[in-house]
Order: sequence, then C-alpha cells, then structure tokens
Amino acid sequence: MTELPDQTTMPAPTTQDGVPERPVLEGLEAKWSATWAEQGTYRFDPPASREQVFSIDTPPPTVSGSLHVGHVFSYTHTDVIARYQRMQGKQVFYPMGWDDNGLPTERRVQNFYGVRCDTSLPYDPDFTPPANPDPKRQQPVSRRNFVELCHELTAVDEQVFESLWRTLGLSVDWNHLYTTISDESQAVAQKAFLRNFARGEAYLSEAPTLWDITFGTAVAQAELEARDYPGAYHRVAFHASDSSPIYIETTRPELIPAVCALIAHPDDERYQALFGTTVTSPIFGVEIPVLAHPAAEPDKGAGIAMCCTFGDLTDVQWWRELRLPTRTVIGRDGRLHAETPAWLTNAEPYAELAGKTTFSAREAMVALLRASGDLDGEPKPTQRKANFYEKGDKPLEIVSTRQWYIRNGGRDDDLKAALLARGDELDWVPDHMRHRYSNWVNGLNGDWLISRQRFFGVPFPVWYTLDAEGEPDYENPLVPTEAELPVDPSSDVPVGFTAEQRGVPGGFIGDPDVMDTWATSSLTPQIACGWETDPALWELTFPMDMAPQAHDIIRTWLFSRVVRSHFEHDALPWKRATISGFVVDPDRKKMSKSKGNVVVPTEILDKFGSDAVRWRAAMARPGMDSPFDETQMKVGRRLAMKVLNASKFILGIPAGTGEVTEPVDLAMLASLSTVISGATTAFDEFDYSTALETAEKFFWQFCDDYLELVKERAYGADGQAGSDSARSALRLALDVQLRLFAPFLPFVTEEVWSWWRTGSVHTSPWPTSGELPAGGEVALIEDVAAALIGIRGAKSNAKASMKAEVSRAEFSGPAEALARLQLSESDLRAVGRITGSLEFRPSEGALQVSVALV
RNA sequence: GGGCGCAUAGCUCAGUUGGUUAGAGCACCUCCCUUACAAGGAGGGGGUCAGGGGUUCGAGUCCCUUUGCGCCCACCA
Repeated sequence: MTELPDQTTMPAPTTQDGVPERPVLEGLEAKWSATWAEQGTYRFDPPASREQVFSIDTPPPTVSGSLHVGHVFSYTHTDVIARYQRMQGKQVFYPMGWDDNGLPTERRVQNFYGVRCDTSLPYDPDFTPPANPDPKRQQPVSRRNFVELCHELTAVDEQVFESLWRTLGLSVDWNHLYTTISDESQAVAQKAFLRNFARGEAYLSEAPTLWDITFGTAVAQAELEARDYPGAYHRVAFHASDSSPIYIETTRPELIPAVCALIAHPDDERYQALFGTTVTSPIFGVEIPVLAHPAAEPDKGAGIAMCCTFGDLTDVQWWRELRLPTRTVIGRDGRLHAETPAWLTNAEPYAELAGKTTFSAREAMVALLRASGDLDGEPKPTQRKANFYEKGDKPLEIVSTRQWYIRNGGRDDDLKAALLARGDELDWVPDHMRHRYSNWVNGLNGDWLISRQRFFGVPFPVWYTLDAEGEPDYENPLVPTEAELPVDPSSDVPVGFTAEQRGVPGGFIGDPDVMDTWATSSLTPQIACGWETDPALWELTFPMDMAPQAHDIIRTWLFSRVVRSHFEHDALPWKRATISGFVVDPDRKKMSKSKGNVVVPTEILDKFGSDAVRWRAAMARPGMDSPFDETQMKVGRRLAMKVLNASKFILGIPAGTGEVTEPVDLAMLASLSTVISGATTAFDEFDYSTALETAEKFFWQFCDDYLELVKERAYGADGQAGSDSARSALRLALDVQLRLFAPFLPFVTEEVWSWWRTGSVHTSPWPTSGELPAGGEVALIEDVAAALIGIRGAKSNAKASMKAEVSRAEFSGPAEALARLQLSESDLRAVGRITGSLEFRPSEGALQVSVALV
C-alpha cells in the first residue's frame, strides 16, 4: 500500500518526461496486465484478522463453453467491487476457477477429436486422436483415454479463458486458481459427499428418474427446461366389460403397452359408474383398473387419462400414490424393449413395436389402432410443452434407475423451511432476487439427483460387495477413509479386498457413476477457501463476503451451495449474493448460439478497448438485463480518451508549490468532496453504476468548466498565489479522480498514475473527503458554470467563435450569487475573453448573463 | 395458472423518504478546425412520465385497477 497522498512529501515531477506526446489507449491492456502479473499487484496477502479480508466466490466458468459479452459484463461487475474493496484497504481474496468437469467437456471432446467413450475398451497408451475427426463417426476409445483427452483439451481452453480475463483486467489472484476436476477438488467433493452420506443427507435410491436418452444419463430437476414440442392427440378406445368404448386422449400412443390404470377426477360425473371396474387396453387386451385421483383434470383431453409407467411426472405421482404396478417399456436408450413384456394378454402385436424408437413405435402403434378400429378420428396436431435436459435435444424419458440423491427439502418440510430461512438470512443485490430463490425452493418436488452415468467427473467414492451370486449389496456401500481421498473406485480397491476380487462373486464392484458437475461446484467456497486443508486461509475467508453470479443459476449453483454449506457448516457460505443481469440482443432476446445473436467479447475488446467495455458493463445496474449496443461502447472509449488527454494537460502544467487558496479552486474541491462521499456510499451499497455516474458527471464538468476557467491562471508565472493555487488544485483533483475511476478504468488510470506517481493506483487508498482542503463553497463553482453557459450561449447564438471578444458583459441575479461570481472575476474574464466592461446587477430570479460582442 | 421485474425524449437509462419549470448520454439540428482532446468542443430542439381511478395543498414517485413486454416456475392425458 502506498501512503496517503501528501502535497508536501509528494515528489513533484519537474519535467514532463513521463507524459507521452500523444497518449493512446492501444496497448495498455498488454502493458499493464503484464506488469500486474509481474508485480503481484492483486496477490492476496493474508492479514491478521477476518475483518481485513473481502472474499469472493468467483463463478468458475465452464471452460468447454465459450465466453460471451454477458460473462464479460458480470465478471466486470465483480471486479469493480473487488477493486473498490482493495482500495478501501481490504485484502481481497479473489480466486478464479475453471469448471472443467462434466458433460459439456465430454461433448466438446467428442466433437473436437471425433471420439466417444466406450467403457468396455482397454486403455491404449499409444492412442492418438483421429487426424481428421468426423463427428458423425466417432471413434470409440477407452474411458481412461477419453478422460486424458478431456484433460488435454480443457488445458488449452483454460489458457484462452485466462488470457481473456487478463485482457479484461480482472484483478483476480491467479495464485488461487482451481479446477473442478483437480485431485484437490475431487477430494473435497468426495469428502463432503461421504459426510452427507454418513449423516443421512445423501442416499442411494431406486426410483423413476428423468432420463436423457442422448447422453444416457439421469438429470436433475434443476436442469430441466420446458420447450415447445409438436405432438398430436390420439383419441383411443379402451373397452369396458360390456365392450363399450371408453375414449382417452393421448399424445403418446406408443405407451399403451405400459398402461397400468385409467384415471379420472373423483368428482367427475361421467366416470362415476366406471370407478372400481376394469377395462381392457386396445390391441394388447390387458385388464386395467379405472381409478379416481384428484390430480386428474376433467377438462383436459377426454377427462380420463391413461397412466403409464412412465409418460410424465403425473404418471409417477399416480403410480406412487395409487401403488400401481411398474410396466416399463422404454429403455435407457429411448427404445421400446426388444423382449415382449410379460403382462400383455395379447402379446403378438408387440412385435411391431419391439426395439423401435418412440417415434417409430408411435407410427406403428397408430397403424395397429387404425387397423383394429380403436383410433377414433385422425390424430389432431398440437403444440405441447415437453421437458428437456437443458443441454439435450430430445424430450426426457422417465425410467426407473438407481441413483444417488442429496436431500434438498424437496421431500422434507422441515429442511425446506430451514433452507428458505437461509435465503432470508442472505443479503441479495438487488434485493428482489431473493424471490427467485424462495420460489424455486418452494417448488421443489424431489431431492437432488447428483449421480450421472457419465465419465469425466468426480467418481462416487463407494464400492459395493458382491454376494455369492454376484449381486451387489447396495444397502451397505463400502467407503474409504477421508485420508485416502480422492479415490477412483473403478481402479482403487476397497480395504480388505484385492484387485482380483473386482467383479467376482464374493468380491466387490466400484460405483460406476460420476457426480454431476453441480455437485462439485456446489462446494466452490470449500474448494477455494481451503476447507480442512488450509485452516488459516479458511479462518480468514469463510463464510465469504460476496457470491456474484447471473440470475439464471440461482436455482442451481446458488441454491446447491447453500444446501452444502447448511449441512456441513450450519451456516450460509457467504454474506451476500450479487446478481448480474444478462446482456440481451438489441431486440431484448436472450443471446444464444442457436439464435446466432451471440457477440464475441474478443472482438469488442479489440475494437473499443477493455476500459470502454468495462465502462459499459458498469453502466448496467445489478440484476438489470441490458441490450447490447455498440454505440454505448464508444461512449466509454471517449471517457477513457478524455482521462488520458485531461491528465496529459494537467501534468503539462508545473505542479503547485503551495496551498489552494483561491475561492473557485476551493469550491471545485468542495464539489469533488461531495462526489467522493456519493461514490463511496454507492459502492458500499454495491451500486457500482451510481458510483461511476457520480464520478463521471463531475469529471466532464471539471473538464468543460473548471479546466477552461483556470487555464490562463494556471499558465501564469511561478510563485504567483493565484497560479499556485490553481496548479495545486488541478493535481489534487486529478489524483482523486484517477482513484475514483480506477475500479472502472483500470488501464488508463494506471497508465496516467505511472506518469507522475509511484506504485499502482490499484493499491492506493480510496479517496476520502479528508484529503481535500475545507472551506470551499460548492455554490460558487455552480454559479461560475452557469455564467460560463450564459457567455457561451451568447457566442453560439451569434454564431461566433468561443474565442470572440466580449466588449461588455452583465450578470444579473441574486446578490449572493453575484458576490460569488465576483470572486472569480478574473477567471471569467479570461475564459470569456471579456475585454470590455463587466457589470454585476442585483435582480430577482435566477442568474442571467447578457453579453455584447465586439 | 403462480412468482418476480419492467413501462419516463427516437434509443439506452437516472429520477433517494411525495415538493419549484421531469434529467443525462446516444441520436438529431446549429455553430466553432480555441495551443489537452475532431472517435473533439460549445449551444439547441425534443417528453400527456403506458391507460384509468383514488389519497393529498401538491403524484413520475403512494394506493387500487387495466393493458403491454421480459424472465423464472407450473401446465405434457
């Protein structure tokens, strides 16, 4: 940290050597990011107490994805706060993480190298990826080879990300870089999981699960996305005992072999007589009960629904609550089972469906129904909503599988209430974002499914013993000690067994699944803060001060971190969440690759410069979406240029050697003093936009009015009191303003700082009013500004140059305002080129200027 | 259907607890190539604060209501 600026000890440059002839923005990013790296400007230096730390749970971006302007904006929001806190004297713990495990990486590796993972293959140490990858004909490789490729590619991607963040000027401490697939992160994820398991917060359960057939994995409720999906209502006849038809409507006739009940609302008049009876299903002739359940909606479809295992989540509810039999026909590959289900009375037609995709099976089933006369009329096309995995492109199926869950209040009201209370306890910026949290938690209808049937992730640190028949004992998993972590149960062997016993009766098997990426990233505070591995760091940084993120992942990342921390530490992981909005396209549509409206950040950073882009980002208030608009970037660039030029001008004038004494100089500094308080208050409320606006508004007025006003006086001879006062005031004002802008425009402010000061502006103290001389009267500078506008207006109206001479000027208005103006009479004369008479005439009303030109 | 947010100048947005004539930037028009800055500077035009009702001496601001837009959730028969 540098000392507080002090007029008397500050080395005043006697030459202009440090100030370039024509300052430019180009190249500042490369120059200063290298210097900051070299000098460790943003290094976290552990202080004595927690109060001296400001710690940030930086979102680890998915490195297999691409960064877009939205990221640039929201990471800038965080950085601006980080820089402010650092200047306020805090040691800022600002780590970076890369989220490199998980499905997005697998998908990227598949496409990039043209391979796919086949767990049945042995490891090939000499494997090299195909020279000409063909994404359509992916070469099968072993799991270990596949994982190696994942590591290889993410390492490359991470370089690109780091370079972008450095160009943007994020003041992260790169010594605290973590990746979610590292051994350290795996150990944390496994340890937290084992503790959840030991306390009963994690459990293994066989149940109907949302299943993505493309990726072949279970997915969690938080990863669902409802999308429009074309379908058709098929009106199909079931048959009562007297063979009269009972019509249902379904969009999924291929599930008729899986039907286990017809269900109508208990109060529905039309079906009262049927409740308790059975009907037979068309084609397959299976005897089906007709049951009542309040979840059936009389005005939907035919009013009576066929319940299958499983067409949708309502089916699951009915199946569970009415204890219906399980008749699964769709497998994990999304196809109908090849073998004929045992429960079909009339089994023969099933051959038409066996092994087909749902789409083909539907066509075949419609043909069967048409032939039998059980299809009433033609299918009616409809647009319905179907659940998709957010990264998938086929509707989810529901299949019964064994999965690991972590309790999240979805089936436990006490826990739900406790987690809602955590949301209340948390500070939210902006505050209304808390509703999204409670809305989500209140809507949970099941626990958090964390296991994924994938390859590149943290394995479950669990083995199962095999009985004499080779059947796994899922009730009593074998777990390692915490000291052994991380483990990979597919290669590591549980204590008491030998490698030869893997997969043989009486031996063991490893759990084949990996954790979902959120199950690891839900522990970023624990990973970053050194949970139980670096107790000193942990004491200083946890719970963290700030959790920045965008509003789309409140239900996933934010919530899951609260769950983990609630269980493990009985505390919130941070004091507050700061939520950024999105950058949307000019039509206010969300940017997405599929719409082709994504703006690539490197282009705009190149074009306008990082400070300009950061300025635009900081103008987007917390939580507010903002439309992308290039013309706004130009405004930021103009400000950055103006800072360079105004600084060059001020530093081109010799430094003052004495006190600030002139009333107008003191007035300007008094005004600056209120700007400092305003910006500080705003920053303390995390309102970086207002902090910036406050500083910026002053800066433009400072340039337009004050600089012009005192130019002549400052040019004056050395040693003159008036000249000295102006010179001192200019440098004081520049010093303060550079620091006010430093969080937003780190490159230009550092550049200018380097011209005349030592050390980094970013480790200098945030300005305070106490640094500035007291006694100035803000009204004076405001009156002078009004007078200037009057003089300029007159010249502009006369279509005259601003240099045109004024032969006579008259100021009229309140006596006290005129008195103030008289204090700066010579400055006004100089800037207005008033060579003739200058009169002050008291009058009613506001300050007025009348001017006669030569 | 539930929740949240938004609606102020052509565009993007400020407008603190209600208080003179509603502000800024961009865009537009006019002028000025002034020795920090022409990707500049100066000056100017432009608004029934979405509609309706209410509270009040006074409403962009508070209450009710209508409409439109955005996001999240639910809605798959």
